[in-house]
Amino acid sequence: MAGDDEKSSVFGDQAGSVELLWGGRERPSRGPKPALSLERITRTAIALADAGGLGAVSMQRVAGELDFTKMSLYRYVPGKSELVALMIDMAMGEPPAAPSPEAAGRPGDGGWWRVALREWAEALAAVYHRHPWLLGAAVGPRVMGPNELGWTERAVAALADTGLTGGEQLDAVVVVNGHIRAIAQVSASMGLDSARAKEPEQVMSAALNELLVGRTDRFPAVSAAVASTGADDTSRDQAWEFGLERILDGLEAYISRGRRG
Amino acid sequence: MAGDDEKSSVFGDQAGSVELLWGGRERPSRGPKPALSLERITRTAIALADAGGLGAVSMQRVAGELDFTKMSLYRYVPGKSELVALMIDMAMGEPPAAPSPEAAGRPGDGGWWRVALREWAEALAAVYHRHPWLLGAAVGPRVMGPNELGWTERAVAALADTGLTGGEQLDAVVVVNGHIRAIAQVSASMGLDSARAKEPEQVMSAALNELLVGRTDRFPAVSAAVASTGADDTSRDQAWEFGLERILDGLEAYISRGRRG
DNA sequence: CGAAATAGCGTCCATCGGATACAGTTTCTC
DNA sequence: GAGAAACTGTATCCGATGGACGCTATTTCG
Repeated sequence: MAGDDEKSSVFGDQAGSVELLWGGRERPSRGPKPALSLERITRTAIALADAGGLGAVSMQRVAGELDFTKMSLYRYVPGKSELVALMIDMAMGEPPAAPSPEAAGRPGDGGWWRVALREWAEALAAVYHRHPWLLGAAVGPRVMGPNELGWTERAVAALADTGLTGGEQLDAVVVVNGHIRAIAQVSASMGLDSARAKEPEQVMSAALNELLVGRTDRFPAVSAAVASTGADDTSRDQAWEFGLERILDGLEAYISRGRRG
Repeated sequence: MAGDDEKSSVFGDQAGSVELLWGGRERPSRGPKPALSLERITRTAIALADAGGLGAVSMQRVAGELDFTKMSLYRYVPGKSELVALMIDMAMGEPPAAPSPEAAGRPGDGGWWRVALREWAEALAAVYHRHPWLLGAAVGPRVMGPNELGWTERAVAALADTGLTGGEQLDAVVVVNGHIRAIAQVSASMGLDSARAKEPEQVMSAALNELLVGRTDRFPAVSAAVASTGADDTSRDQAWEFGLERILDGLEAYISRGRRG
């Protein structure tokens, strides 16, 4: 029968990733000592990805960077997808510590959970800013690593005492996470263009403007919106702040009204 | 000087995509008539991607599907990235028509913009459901195609009369779009696993459960949340509905309070 | 002291995106 | 009409990629 592993699992193709990410494989006793380590390989791959994107990560280059041959890496990693999974989890790193319970802020700020979730979101955005390739690496069917699950744990923990259902807590984390990724997506589109690292807002407007010139009749609403932003000063991270505030407002309203409706 | 094209542009590497997506290149008069067409090539590539993901799209396979050689495609498309750009825009398709102004719903539903934005979101989610590879294709620096900009136009138009700033309108669209993509991301992780297409919520819980077994002490909040959802019935698209409602609530509150705060 | 298990390497392969050069076809100009 | 010019499709070639396989050297256990 198919899938006759030790125990049946929902992780069909990704058993290797699960083992690498979660199983601390003990060193076998016999045989030569390994000269490399998963950690060193992964760290090198991350450095390559940070410098040149995910496309710059190949087995050859990683091995070359370590002064080893390509095939030697396969003694440590079953394949490239598993290496990418390790890269993702290592690049995520440890989630930030939860803020102290006294950091509840002024009444009307929404309580401790809102402060905690905002700090969490900012830290996660910083991770995406440090490793833009994470956006492209984390698509498709994946298995969560310990660090990634640790991030989720922190966010869910922030919402544990809000009265939200367990499912609602998870759903809320998905929303906030989605916003972080969406903004990081837009921001990442800019940095690679050139050295003139303008604000994301401005570059997006510039790109839109160039497309819209002579086509304002076809896209009147976007044209009007872009034209109006061109005038006043668009403060940094405006989209980030606006979206996060709207999401947190929506959550706060739902929480404070006792989850009805 | 660098970038000495006809006119300076913010689209450095993607001039080819811009021309293909936006410029209707007229057929040259001399020479044999092309046997293929951009439209046919793109449609074939989309079919391959729908069937086997973005990885199943190679020049060879697209050409083979059309009974042509690989290199003949390069008479129509400068490179693969441009083909992917065309695929994205064609797969997006035309945005849905805006709902009639009478569809404002009952007072308290938030007005016409909320209905329009919800319909827009549902249509966009359907697109991602039809073409899951869009999630992976639309990462990194990209140039918007006409259809994609058309979708944005519709969403911004829905918010045009809300009193929101132009920038706020664009930011709001980013938030909703981010949520759609986040949910599609989770949903896409499921379908490929096997034929047993459970609800996304359940599969996510199953995957989490398998990781959490024996580790509930390390991830107490997630464990508790998952355990509580395992009991009661998780209705379909719960995460989708929850997140969208929270976002729209947040927008509505901001709009109805006159954009203060 | 073998025997077993492991680590790194060399070789080979299919496939990928793409450059280049070339033969056949259509149309414009003289 | 007769080039010449422009264009289409193709054949060949290249470097790079992920990965399979087998070999040799090393370490440890019986």
